[in-house]
Amino acid sequence: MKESSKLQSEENKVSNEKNKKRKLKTQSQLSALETFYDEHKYPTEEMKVELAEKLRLTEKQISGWFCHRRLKDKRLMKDEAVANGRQDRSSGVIQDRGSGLGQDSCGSSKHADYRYLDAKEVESHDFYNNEISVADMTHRRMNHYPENVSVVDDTSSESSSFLQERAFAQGQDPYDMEPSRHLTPNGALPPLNPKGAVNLGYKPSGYLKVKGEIEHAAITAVKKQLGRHYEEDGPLLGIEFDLLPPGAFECQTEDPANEPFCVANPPLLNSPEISAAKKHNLSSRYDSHYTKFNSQDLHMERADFGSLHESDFQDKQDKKARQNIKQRQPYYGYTNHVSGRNPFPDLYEDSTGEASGYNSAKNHRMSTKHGVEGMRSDSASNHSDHFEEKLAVKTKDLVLHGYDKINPKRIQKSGHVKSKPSSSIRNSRVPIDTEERGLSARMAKEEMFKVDKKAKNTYRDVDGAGRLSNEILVAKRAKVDMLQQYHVKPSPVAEMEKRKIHRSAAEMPSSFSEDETAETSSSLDY
DNA sequence: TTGTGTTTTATTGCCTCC
DNA sequence: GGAGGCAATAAAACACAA
Repeated sequence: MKESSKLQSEENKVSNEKNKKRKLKTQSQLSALETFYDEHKYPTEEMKVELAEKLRLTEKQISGWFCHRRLKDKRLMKDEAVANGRQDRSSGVIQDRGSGLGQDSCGSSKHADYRYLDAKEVESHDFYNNEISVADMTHRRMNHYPENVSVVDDTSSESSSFLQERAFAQGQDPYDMEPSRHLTPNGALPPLNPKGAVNLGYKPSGYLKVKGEIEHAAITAVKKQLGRHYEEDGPLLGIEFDLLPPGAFECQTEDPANEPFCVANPPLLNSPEISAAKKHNLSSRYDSHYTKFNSQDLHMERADFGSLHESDFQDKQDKKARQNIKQRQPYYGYTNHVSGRNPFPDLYEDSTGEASGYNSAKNHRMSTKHGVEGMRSDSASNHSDHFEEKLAVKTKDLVLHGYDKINPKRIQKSGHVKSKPSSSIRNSRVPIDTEERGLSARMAKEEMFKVDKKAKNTYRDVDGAGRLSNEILVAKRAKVDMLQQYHVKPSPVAEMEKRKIHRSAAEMPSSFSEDETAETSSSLDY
């Protein structure tokens, strides 16, 4: 009897232990973690401790969470890369452009090469393979960072929008830089980063090699036609052409349904490089996304955002949205946090925050698992400036001051983190204009180039490596400003670019359109 | 309501770097 | 050898369709 009761209590104990076994993190914790993760992909021990304290978790949990989070990122991007790889084979467009660096994981299984870059750079490598990521991230950034950049990006942290940063840095390569590199006088490919041993002399192999030779010929032909106009500091391509009436290129067809690309048209897609190169992919990928989210869900979200966590309406909509998202979720999920929204929603509000954050378990899932919501909120978040401002302040205080402020010391201590090639790579590459290439706004480009240069000069080596990220920061800020500008005022330049394409298609036999054709036809060949 | 699939969390072992 | 990270695995929590 005694034995049995003892046993029972032990069982209860065990069951209690079992109940404890796996505890879901609260919405607020997740938000904070996500935000922090966005800023510090590899937090130092102190950061972990602090975060653990703030979130009332154990350091172990924090470490584990970050570890899993990274794995998740990796996995998602891998999946995405695989998916895109398939698309590339069918569309035959992008891959070789990105192949300058990214082919390994896709073409051959030279995993070892990653090691030379950095084990942690695998993700960024994935970006190379992941052509959608570049534009996607760009678009995401444009859509979701405008208000938040000043906050989230204001951190001179290790990763400061780690993925985005690299994504953009890399984004330039597949679409613009590589062709330019083709034009390098001596024919050698300049290193993309100082570390760049891996990159140096890299050459596509197999499918990409053959394909690259064909397509690069076409691309190079176009480049040659464009001549210096295509160069970084060259004049605007578009200035050659007469301006068309406003809206002339807003949509080629009256029927948006038949022109998903146009409907879905994110600002960046005005970029000829990308639009030409990615049309297939983007149209297939974005149309569903943008047609669904930019229109209907966007409105929904606007409505939702103000009342973050209540209303049956939202609940229903969330469910609906969740279903819509489901197929896309794997990719977007990991950047939900990127929005830079309040990292510690309840931590610094009050306990109700937790309640509100966790108000609905559904919402919890919604906002974490299907991060799209949050992101899209940001894309439409001009309507919630106050809210964003409040969050910004808090985020700034916590993420920036709470951690980054102490970073130099800590980073110093955790040399491991600092010494990561990812930093050097990023630092070395970011200053080169990155996403502005995607913008194809030459005017903006020039301006931003100046800003970047200035930023470089101003912030370089102020404080060692820890401060290098400031360089990124400033450059990013400048870029973001431009992005904002670009985003808000869509597009005289973009239209010019578009016109350029169309005009090219009409007037020049070997032009972007031909390039496209070449790509398309080449895609048929493989 | 239940079965199934997905996501998240926790654990463990291995590897690399210092 | 220790620390940190990655990958594999198991299990809990959750979502969703039948």
